[in-house]
Amino acid sequence: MEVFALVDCNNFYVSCERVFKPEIRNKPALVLSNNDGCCVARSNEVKKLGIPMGAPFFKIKDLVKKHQIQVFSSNYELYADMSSRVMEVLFTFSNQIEVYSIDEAFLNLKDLEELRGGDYTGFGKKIRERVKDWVGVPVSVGIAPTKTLAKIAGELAKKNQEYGGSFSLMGISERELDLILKSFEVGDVWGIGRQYSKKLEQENILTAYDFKYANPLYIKKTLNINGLKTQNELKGVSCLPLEEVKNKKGICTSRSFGKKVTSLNSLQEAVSSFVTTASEKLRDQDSKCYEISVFIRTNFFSKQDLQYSNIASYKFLEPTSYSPDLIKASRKLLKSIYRPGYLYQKAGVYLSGIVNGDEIQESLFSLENFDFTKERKKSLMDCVDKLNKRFGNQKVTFASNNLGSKLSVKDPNSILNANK
DNA sequence: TCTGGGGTCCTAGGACCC
DNA sequence: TCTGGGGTCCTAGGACCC
Repeated sequence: MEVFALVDCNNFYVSCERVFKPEIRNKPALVLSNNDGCCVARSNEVKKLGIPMGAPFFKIKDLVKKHQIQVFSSNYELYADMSSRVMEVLFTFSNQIEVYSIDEAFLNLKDLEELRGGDYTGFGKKIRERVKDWVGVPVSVGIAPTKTLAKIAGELAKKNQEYGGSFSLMGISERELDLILKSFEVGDVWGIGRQYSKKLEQENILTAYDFKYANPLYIKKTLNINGLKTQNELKGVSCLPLEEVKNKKGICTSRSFGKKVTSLNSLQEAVSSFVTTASEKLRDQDSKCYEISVFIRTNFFSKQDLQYSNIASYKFLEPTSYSPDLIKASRKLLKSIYRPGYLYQKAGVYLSGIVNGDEIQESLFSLENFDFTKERKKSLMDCVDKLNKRFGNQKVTFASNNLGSKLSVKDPNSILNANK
């Protein structure tokens, strides 16, 4: 039988902020998205006030003032750094780890010597304590024979304080498990979202238990093959293996602008810098891409503005990760979709057709085969990446990127104060 | 005034091939 | 009058996740 642990950081972004600001450890706090648009992380106190995930900041300002909630702009460099520290601690428990997201990881515990005795809950507590001691971030641990059940165990560990942050479904009877599944809403099961829940409710499938015993043919028809896998996982049959190495198959970098943008020039600066960031991510995983897409759009939420959105793509003959080539392509694409007279609110780039750097089919017609261009491009990018890693993001960059003008505004507190 | 930014996978349908 | 039967590949769209 398989044994999976899900380790999930509690209120991750808020917890990261709290590590360095002890004075807010017991105070309500939240973290905002880019441009301070909406709320992306909430402390338990904030959750209790009924502020939902994703709430637009301007809608909750009154609550923020009333309850003196501490508000932070997001600091993704900090969160990424804290995340890798947490993952390092997890590697001290098992070397088979799937880093599922910035604040979550699955561990395979099947072959661990120290679990022969079967004290899974105790093991989960040990993980929790070590992460708390070494990094300072609180986590919940759920342990079960499938990943889907481990997610449920993790939820229970988080919600029931008396469990001490760790809960195991290993070795419990079918009846006990079913009792738990009956109290779990179907929409809270991993892999079942809003649209599917709606459909399932019409068939009177309301809980994880209902879903577990529903007609598999219906499930397959309505939710496709993945729904069937989820159902089997609830039955204790592991269908979703641990995926240790995950290279991205698409890389997207996009932003909303703090103020509306109208000129092609400003858009071009923004898009160039997105390409720079995206191609760094690409080189970081030693990949190249065959295709680049650029998209722009106006503000969907604005009723009075004229609406426009468009996307254009370009395919390379040979895959590349060379920033100047990608920037050049992006400029052409942007030009082809840009229309004057609109107030642009967001733009982005998407790199796809991603392949490993070492399994590349070379084009018969490539001029680069005849000289040293390839090596020179590679060493130039290596050098740029190294400098940026050492001295900070985009210290060395491309002239097309926006150097002086800033398109975004920061510091949510200034917005709050401006309202007083 | 002010509404995030990433990703994954599956399926249906059309184009095209012999 | 009668108009095949396989395939593959690509794309768009829709669901999901954090």
